[in-house]
This record gives sequence, structure tokens and C-alpha cells, in this order.
Amino acid sequence: MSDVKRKDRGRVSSYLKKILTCVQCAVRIRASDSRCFRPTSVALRPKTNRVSLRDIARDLNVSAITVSKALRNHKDISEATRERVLQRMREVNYEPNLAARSLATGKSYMVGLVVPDLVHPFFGEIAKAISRVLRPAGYSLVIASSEEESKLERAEVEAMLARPVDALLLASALTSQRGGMFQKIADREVPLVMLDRVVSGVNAEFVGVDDEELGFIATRHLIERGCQRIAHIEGPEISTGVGRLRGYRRALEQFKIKLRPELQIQIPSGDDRGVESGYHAMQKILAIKNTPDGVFCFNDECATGALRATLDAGVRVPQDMALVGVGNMKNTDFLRVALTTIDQNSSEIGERAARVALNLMERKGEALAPCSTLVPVRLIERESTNR
Amino acid sequence: MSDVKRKDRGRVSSYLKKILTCVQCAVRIRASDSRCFRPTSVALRPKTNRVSLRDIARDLNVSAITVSKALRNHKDISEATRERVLQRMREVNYEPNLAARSLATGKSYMVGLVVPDLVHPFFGEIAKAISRVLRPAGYSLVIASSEEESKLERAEVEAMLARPVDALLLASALTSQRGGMFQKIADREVPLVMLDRVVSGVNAEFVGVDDEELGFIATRHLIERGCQRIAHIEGPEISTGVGRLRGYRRALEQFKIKLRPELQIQIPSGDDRGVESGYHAMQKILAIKNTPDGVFCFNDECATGALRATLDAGVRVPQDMALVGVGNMKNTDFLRVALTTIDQNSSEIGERAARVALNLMERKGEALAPCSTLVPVRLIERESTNR
DNA sequence: AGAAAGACAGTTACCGGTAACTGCAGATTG
DNA sequence: CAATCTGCAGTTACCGGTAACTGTCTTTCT
Repeated sequence: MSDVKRKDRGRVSSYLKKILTCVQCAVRIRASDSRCFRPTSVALRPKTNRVSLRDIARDLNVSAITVSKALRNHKDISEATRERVLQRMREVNYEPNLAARSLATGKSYMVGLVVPDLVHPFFGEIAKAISRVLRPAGYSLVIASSEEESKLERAEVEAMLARPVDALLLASALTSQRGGMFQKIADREVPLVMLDRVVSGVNAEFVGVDDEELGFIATRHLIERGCQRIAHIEGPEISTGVGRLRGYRRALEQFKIKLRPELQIQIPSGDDRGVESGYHAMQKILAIKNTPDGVFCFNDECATGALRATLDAGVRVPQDMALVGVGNMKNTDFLRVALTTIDQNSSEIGERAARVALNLMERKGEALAPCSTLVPVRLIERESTNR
Repeated sequence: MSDVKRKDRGRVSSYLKKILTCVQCAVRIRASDSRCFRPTSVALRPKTNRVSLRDIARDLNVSAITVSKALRNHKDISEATRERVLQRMREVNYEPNLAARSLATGKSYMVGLVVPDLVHPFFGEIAKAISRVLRPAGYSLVIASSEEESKLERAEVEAMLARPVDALLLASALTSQRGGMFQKIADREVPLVMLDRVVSGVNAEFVGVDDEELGFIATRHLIERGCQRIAHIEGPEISTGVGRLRGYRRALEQFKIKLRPELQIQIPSGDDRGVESGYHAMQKILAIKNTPDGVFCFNDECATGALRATLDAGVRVPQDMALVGVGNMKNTDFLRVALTTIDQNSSEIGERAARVALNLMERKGEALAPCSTLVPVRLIERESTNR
């Protein structure tokens, strides 16, 4: 009741005022002040002291769209006008406000990247490669680190969606699809590319390596080097850890080596303390009777720790113990014993992911079935398995 | 002439049309469609399928500002209305469009970070720390890598200014102030914090270490360990390189050791090929007659290369040759010979820089004189100087 | 010569928020 | 009991761009 009444009132007054306002505007336009709409109060001053498109328009006595068109090399602007506009832009150091453009066009030319750890060179390389591809296409990269925490990851992803970003690249720390984050991304129809790690139940583009194959190659290499009792320092319960474990098992199976569950030692999420975790895991492995003679380590960090533990225990590498890591981290070739490792080709991953994202952004709408892009891995043989 | 004429015409028609339009609007408002302003053509459909503030307003039969105020916990909204609004927001998964907000408020809640190399753990740590501080304050980090190229750096900085970002953190690859980039930043009055490296002639906040002090400490350590002939693998011509060199010289001077210019070998910008550069520089040093017995290396990468070259040449570390690096890179404690190094406390640098940026953003306007924030460094003694 | 097409600039109404002000009922005050 | 204050919602006019459409004037064609 009262609702209706209020509305009614509002309607009538709005009707009258609108006309009045318009008359005022027209009068002010007559005064040839293109910024006439600004209220007389101090209210809305420009918040940033940057040149706007309309400033240039006013200077040149043309309309704003003319300037806008000239800026974007739109066709129906004469060469003379365009030159005049561009000249003035240069003079006053004009730069379009991307927030405004984003609002008007619905495109922000920002791409979000969320990784579990910025410090890890693997993700650093990926970020670098992505940026290298995206930049020439006019996109900026907004990077966030989730610190391997699912809560933070969700928060960061939501912030990115709010920006909004035109596409999202995500190396997820999540072990499973929960909390509706992926649903939200899908609802917004923001192109999504999963990096390095797949999350079960999420139907999105993926770019990374075949971790099972990787685990297989690493383990087979140990077998070929004559290892009989092969342990595995196992990563966390994300797709990479699980995949590598599966590859390890498949290799043992294929070469008819009996699987001994006690030779699988799992370490927690392998960040800053990866080396330490590897050290402790290795100590456990060394304590097993009928000691293993080879270890496939989830990554180079824990392999480094494992190497240290082994040498500290007075066990020789590679003679008594062979070690393989993953990641081809810098300096792994210059540890006390150079480390055999699997190179994941991180910059290739980044590059591919960026290309996939670009494609998705361009042909948005006609959704093709999401694909996996698997980048080949490469075994790098060094001292730690050289026997 | 014709200009005036055109204007005149335009004025009159605009006057009439404006009134007509207004009448139309009022009529459509009567039809109680709050989105009445959308033209009848297919023209401007919402570009993103996300819920807007007005959608919620329509659903709840309130006005847009009411929703906006409720969202931001503005005071003059009743508890009941606020709850109703928030409830609906939750239901429809509303998230404000930050581009729109940015346009309206002039604040984007984005902070730009430009570093020379994303892969380098030093900058990775800094980025992580910055993000850790900025996130709780509601800011996102937009990161770009300049790959140590001044051209790229300028382009990235301009892209950031265009965004626009609320503040800029910059570890510049520039050796001097050229090209007006800093002028542009100053004109826009975007708070600027220089990281790690100062650029001569730029008057801005700086957060980093005292590189001269660092060089002094490193060199003094070599002297204290009994080195007599100390070489320096010198970094590029940026403030860090120059500062460390100066510290090296000051230490020699203070301890009355004659400076031999041939013992200073400069390496180019020390990125991906830092190890390699260090290797070659060390080869040159080893070829000098009256061979040095200690080397202060610009950073850990080149120290790693230097270490390798030394061992490859059959020279013992630390007995015949002591080495000091800078950066406390991961794994430098586990090279063939654990490396003595100077820790720069990168996450402290990042944290401080972020805080400085936050302060600048808050009390924008009342410009205080820019300060230098110097983070203390720490010598980490390891095997490579243990004699 | 008159009609149709083309080149080019301008008008309008947004995109989705927000600041500042206005309006109104009910409470408080002089 | 009128005047003022207060609490709460609404109106308006932006922020700085842009798409789609509308007019002119000129050129070209029939």
C-alpha cells in the first residue's frame, strides 16, 4: 500500500524535475561549457588528475566519440582529424582510463593467475611465460598466490572475478571441487584454464604434464639403472602427487617388482619446508631393513633433502642409493651430487596455457569441449643415478 | 565560421530532444521498469552475465543506492533493510563490479608491482610478502616483469598507470632517469615506492638494503678470514651493483689493502645466465697472476658459477679460495661447498614496501618528504669462507 | 537534375557503481 | 503547537569510456 503510494509520488516529481533539469542543461550547453553537467557544488571533482577523453575533445572542439574513435583507429574518422587528435593526445600525455573502458566494453584486458606459491621457480617460470604471450595481445596479468591454502585460493579467485578478469588461469591447491568456486566461475562464463594440477570433477581446459607418465619414466629409469628396491617419497593428495605415485606403481608392476607399501612415504604439501620434509622422509626410508637402493622423489626440493639425509647417513650416492627428483630446479646440477631430475618444461606450460586462454577469450560463446594439453617431460640424467 | 554554425544547430536540436527524451523516460518509469533507459534496440545488452546492484534493487523494490549503501555498511540504512539486501546478495551470489566502483570512486584497489625478473626467488619473496600485507587491506597485486629491459619496464608501468593502479612498487631496471617515466608517475600523483634499487634523480620512497654496507660486510668478512688478495665479481651498473662495489672498496681501504683494479670483473645484467657469467668471470680471476684468495661475488648466482669454476680448476674452496655471495638463495647451503652469503631479508623488504605504499595511499595529498627504508642485512657464514 | 551512396562527425544512452543532496515521517525540542 | 532534528530511503548527476544510431554534406550514378 504505502509502497505504491511512495512510488506514485516519486514518479510524478521525477517527471517534472527531469524536464526542468533538461532545460537547465540545455541552457548551460548554450554557455558552451561541455562539462556543464557538473553540479555547482564542490561535489564531484575529478578524482585523478589525469587527462580525459573529453578534455581533448573540448580542446579540439570536437565530440568525445570522435576522439574515442581516433584513438582506436576507427575507420570513419578522417585522416586529418585523427592526426589532430593523436597529436593532442601526445601533447597532454593522454592515456585512456582502462577501468572506464572495461565498464563500457565489458572487457578488462586483465587475466588472472592464481598459483600456490610465487616463490617456487616452477610457477615463476610459468608466470613469466604467460606474461610473455599475453602482453603482445594487450593483456595484463594479475597474479595472486594462494599459499597452498584452499580458503585463500577461493578468496583470491573471487577477487579476480570481481575485477572482473577476462580469463582465469589457476593452479589449484584444492583437492576436490567444493565450495562452489568452480560453479561460480562457470556461471560467470569466465574462461578457465587449469594449470599443472587437475581437480576432480572440474570440467575445464587443462595444461600441464602427464604426471603418471612422469612417474613412470622416473621409476623406469631407476630400474634401468639396476635398482631393485625402489622407494617413493610421495607428494600431497593433489593430482600431481597422485599421478606420480600411480606412474611409480605402474612401472614397478610392469617390471615385475613387488610393491612394498612401506616404501611409500608421504610428505605434506611441499613448499618452503620441502627440503626438510624430504630429509625426514629419507631418514625413515634409510631406517627400513632391507634398505632401498633407489628413491623416486616427488620433487626436487624433497630430493635435495633426501640427498642430504643420505649423505649425512654415510650412504653413498649413487652407488648405494640412486635418487631422482622432478622439476629441474636451478642448481640441482650443482648440489654435492648432481641430481637426476625430470624437466617439466614449465615455460612451455605457461606459453600453452596463455594461448589456450587467448583462444577462449576470442571465441567466447561457442564453447568447445575442454581439452587437456599435455606437455612432454624430459629425463635429465645426472650423477645421482649414474651407476 | 562553419564551426560556430554547426555548434549552433547542434545546440538547438539537443535542447528539444533532451526534453522529448525525458518525457519518454518518465513514461517508461510509469511502467515501473527500472531498466527503462535501455534502448529498444538490441544494442547494449549486459556484457557479462553477472548480477548487478540494480538487479537486487529491483528484486527488493528499493533503489540502487540503498543497496549500495547496505553493501558498504553505510550508516543510514536500517538494520532490517540491510539484512534484506545482504540476504538477497547471498542468494544471487552478488559481487560488485570493481571496474565500476573504481570509476566512480577513483580508487581501484589495485597496486602495481614491476620487477625485473619474476623467476628470481628474491623478487618472488618480495612479491609474496607484499601480497601478504596488501591483501588484508583489500588490495590486489598486479604484477609485471620487465625482464631487465627498460623499454618493457616503461611499457608495463604505463599500462599500470592506465589501469589505473592506486600505487606502484617498482624495482627498476633503469640506470638513470630518462624518458619521462618518473615524471609521468609524479604527474599522476600515483604513490611510488622504489624497491631494492634506487634510480638516480628520482625522488621517491625507497625500500631496500644498504648495498654499500652490504659490500663492506662481505669484504670485511673475507679480510677477517685472512684473505689478502680479494677480487670482486661486479654487478651491472645499477644501484645495487655500484653500491656493493663501493662497499668493497671502502673495506679494502679501511683495512689498508691496496686496490687492484684488475681484480674487479664486471658481469652483465645477472639473470638467467648469472651462473654462467660467474663461471667465466671466475676463470678470468683464476688466470690472474698472483691469484686472489678471496672473491666477493655480486650475487649468489654468480657465486655459484664462480664456485664451480674454482673447483673445476682444481683450486680448493675455502682453503685456497674463499667465496662470498649475496642473496641467501635456496640451496646455496647445499652446493658442493656450502656458500657463505649475505641475506637481504627479502620478505622484510616486501613487507615494509607494502606498508609504505599503504601509508602513501591513505594520506594522499599531504606529501611528506620521501624516505629511505633500509632493511638490515645478515652475514651467513658457511663452508666457502670457513678457514 | 535528382536519387542513392559514402564519408565523417555528432547525439544518446548506456556500462555499474557512488557522492551529495533531497524528501519525508516521526521524534524531540523550545 | 510550531520548529527543528533525526533516521532512512530516494533522486540526480556523474566517473570516463563506448556502441549504435542519426544527421550533414559531398560525391557518384542513373
